[in-house]
Amino acid sequence: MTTFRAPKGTFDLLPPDSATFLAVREAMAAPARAAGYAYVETPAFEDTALFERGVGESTDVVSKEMYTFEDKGGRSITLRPEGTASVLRAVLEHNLHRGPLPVKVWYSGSFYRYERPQAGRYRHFSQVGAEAIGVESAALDAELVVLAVDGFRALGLRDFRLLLNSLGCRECRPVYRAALQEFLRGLDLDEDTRRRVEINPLRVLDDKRPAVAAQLTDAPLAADYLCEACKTHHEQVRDLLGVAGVDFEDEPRLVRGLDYYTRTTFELVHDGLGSQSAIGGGGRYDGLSESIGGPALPGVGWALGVDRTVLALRAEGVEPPAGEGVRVFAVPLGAEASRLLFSAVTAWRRSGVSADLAYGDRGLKGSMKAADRSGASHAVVVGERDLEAGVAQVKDLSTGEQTAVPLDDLVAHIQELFS
RNA sequence: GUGGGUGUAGCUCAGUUGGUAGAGCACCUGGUUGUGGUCCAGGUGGCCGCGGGUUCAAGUCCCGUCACUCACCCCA
Repeated sequence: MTTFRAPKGTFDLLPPDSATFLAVREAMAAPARAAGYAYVETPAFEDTALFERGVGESTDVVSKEMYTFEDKGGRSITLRPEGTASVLRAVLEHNLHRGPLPVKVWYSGSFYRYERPQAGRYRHFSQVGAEAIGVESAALDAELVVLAVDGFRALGLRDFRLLLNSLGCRECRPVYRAALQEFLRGLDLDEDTRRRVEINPLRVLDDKRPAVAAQLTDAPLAADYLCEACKTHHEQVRDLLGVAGVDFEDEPRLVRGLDYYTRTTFELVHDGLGSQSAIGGGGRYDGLSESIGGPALPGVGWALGVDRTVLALRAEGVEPPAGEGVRVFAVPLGAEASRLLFSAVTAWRRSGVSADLAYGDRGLKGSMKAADRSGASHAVVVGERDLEAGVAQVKDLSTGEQTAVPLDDLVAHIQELFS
């Protein structure tokens, strides 16, 4: 115990759970990698204005959840609350969009939002994301959704649902927005919500408070206002998901909290997580490039929550991948044996056989206990008597069988055992 | 930012009507002078979240505060 603790809303990732975390992150990225998405990494902080303009000033993320500070050069800096704006900024900055399109990239890292902590919601959290930029094809929307679903399936996750909606484009969205606003102004709402009706009416649709939700049953829906182009695009996405064998639920009230979404929006929700049920989400953002000062450039992408996925796996009782452990455990008795086994352990490690050894003067009994707990299948014991006889004792820890192996053959003997 | 719940050993938790702390697990040591898992014995480890108040006496009662946690809001 020290006087310091991890800051509010953060957590330490410790063994053995940390092994699950690594495996989950890997499994979520694997389908995208296999689909031609290349790795990108962007800074953990950006110019504050990038998020204000990209994510949108009316969003909760920007208006109250950002870690913003001034650096020593007087610049306003913000710890990234999401990944898409950064990735698109990097693509534009380095002109990747002038190369072959679409630009398909994936990323993985930490994100930061100042929120009240809750089950599955942290101030520091981890996401894996993927983006396809530069082509306005429904096949990309569908491809990304399939990749996300496949990642979760590969982990053994079952109790999740895919919610799908289309929010329209710059042509049809304003018409819908006006109609929705008109409707919402006639409702009995609290002051905060009335303000939201004026600046971000779509968000109100998402309100889960019973008093509000009850009044929304007859609200106009985006689907009824889509222009022909959006309607066609949405139908194509739905069709391709069917082709790929991915089930989805049409959710006409699905609205996401980031302003840049157009057309396709989706969310992957898990029912065993409590209130913070989204394990992934994303959509198309055809206007984002222009809003951060770039050319007209379509894009679509998603982000999956690593921490929440770990929780979801636990909720389903899916056996998490076990920690690696080590295959051989060396037990030296005395200084000379320590020298000898240090050398042997190094050789095994260099040849790809994972190995650990007993440190300090623990005594044989304690060292064997450590060998047992290491998960190794074999222990190698060398003491005074063995040195005199020129052998090492190689013990199979599952059977208890022990054989003497000449010291000259020890390194090779173990290497062959695990080749 | 708003509300509810909970703070006692590394972990999970007991602690009677107030009398200044316990169990199980884990860890270390020994039983076995050179052999793990099972068993047995012993041991390390607590400002009872923190501060104040009531009292001869507070883990226990009162007030405050902080932390954790769940929910609202929002999202991964």
